Amino acid sequence: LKEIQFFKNENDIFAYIYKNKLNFRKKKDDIEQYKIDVLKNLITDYLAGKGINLYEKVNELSIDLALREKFQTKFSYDVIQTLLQSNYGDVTTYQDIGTKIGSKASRAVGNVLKSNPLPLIIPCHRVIRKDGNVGGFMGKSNKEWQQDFKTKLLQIEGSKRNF
DNA sequence: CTACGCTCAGATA
DNA sequence: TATCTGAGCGTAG
Repeated sequence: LKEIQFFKNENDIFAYIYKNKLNFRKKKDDIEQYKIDVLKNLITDYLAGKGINLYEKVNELSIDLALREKFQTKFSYDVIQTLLQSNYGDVTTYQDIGTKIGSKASRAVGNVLKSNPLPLIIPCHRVIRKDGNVGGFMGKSNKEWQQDFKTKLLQIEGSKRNF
């Protein structure tokens, strides 16, 4: 699985398809297609608040995330591994993640998460600022929309804090 | 080497 | 409380 993307509206979807020259006609074998269909349903269920642990499910489906290729430095790989150990509904902070891997670089942790190509599966929405603000999500443009999205994800998971 | 960021803690009003 | 400021440090270029 290469990446998961979210868009603000249809125009953004078309722009993305055009920009990356995506081709949906590429033929997939039955197993691949089956996994995609299942994952699609899982994500739908997840967004409906059914308590799905997506990372766990992806492993069960033997979908290869190629994390070593996506996160090549030790620091970024450690950040992701730490994050993947968090449970559904957990909330942690950038500083916590840093501390766990022996670094004070809370801001650098955010930099790694910014480039997360697998939101939802790699639950970067569970990482917020220590002062209680949600912090950023998926890059800097469309900031309000993305922060709203992050907040909604936390609400979907039923996080204990108020957002 | 430089610039930048999904940060943090401390200071100030 | 709200805003500002410098420290901090891994990454991309």
